[in-house]
Amino acid sequence: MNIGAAALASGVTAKSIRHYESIGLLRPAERRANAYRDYCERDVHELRFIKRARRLGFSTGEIGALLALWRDRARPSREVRRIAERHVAELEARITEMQAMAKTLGALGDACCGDDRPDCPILDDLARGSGED
Amino acid sequence: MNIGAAALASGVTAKSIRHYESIGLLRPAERRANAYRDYCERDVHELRFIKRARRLGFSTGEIGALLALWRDRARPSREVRRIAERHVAELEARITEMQAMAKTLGALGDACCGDDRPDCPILDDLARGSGED
DNA sequence: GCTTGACCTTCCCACGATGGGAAGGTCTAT
DNA sequence: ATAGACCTTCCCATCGTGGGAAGGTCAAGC
Repeated sequence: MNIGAAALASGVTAKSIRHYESIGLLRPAERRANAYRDYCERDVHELRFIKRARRLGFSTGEIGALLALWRDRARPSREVRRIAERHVAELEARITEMQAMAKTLGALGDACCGDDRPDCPILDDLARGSGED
Repeated sequence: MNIGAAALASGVTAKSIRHYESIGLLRPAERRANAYRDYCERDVHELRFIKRARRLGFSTGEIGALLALWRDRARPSREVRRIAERHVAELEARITEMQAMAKTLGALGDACCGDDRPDCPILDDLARGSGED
């Protein structure tokens, strides 16, 4: 299977497949006589694993750890769970932060008439700098 | 005021101040005879504006638009509001997405015993690829 | 004077993940 | 044989920030 076919089958672009190989997330693919990369079903499976994990917001570093655990048939599930829990904690922290941003901006937007005049609570607030270090 | 003092006063690093100037977010600073950048209170004020807007998650592109509106004493507040509302919508979309990630991972983590055995619903789910294109 | 240390300058490189595109080789169907 | 679709490697761009090199400048103390 050429890289294009593997890309199609996995939903990961050929560009990204090469990238994952270059950063060591994937074992270097087999090469054919013409130097083309050659993939099998198992590779496609790993690519789908990566794609799904990326969509859940795991970094490639985290995915590397997850893949290593996945390949190791003797791993304790505790490790996997720990990685996932840490990731959830990070996600929740970022969600909280973004909710605070959205809330602040929402309130400022509500206070802003949105008319033709230059008065604007949003800019006033930014200019006042009410959230210093 | 040297760049270091402006950095201290605004909370923006000297590195970032130069960067903002290089991308056109700030007007090029006045230079003294020794080529050192020279800042005034007004510059510090703009830097604080930028810092606060960055903390609210605006991109430098968006901040450029906000700054232009801020400098323009005749701007309609409608413009500002539009930018802010679009940004809030983006934030909310990303929040929703991240909440879905966290929920999925939380459920998988709950189903995972976290013991010494290799059975792990998290990896099983990733490997199954239950969320294809 | 001269040295030291803190400051400033520009320039390049790095991160994270991805995409664009150039320049060149290979396959396949007509 | 030639076209077109594929493959290869390599470099560059994004976005915001930081690290660090190499070099110029200022202030204080000897």
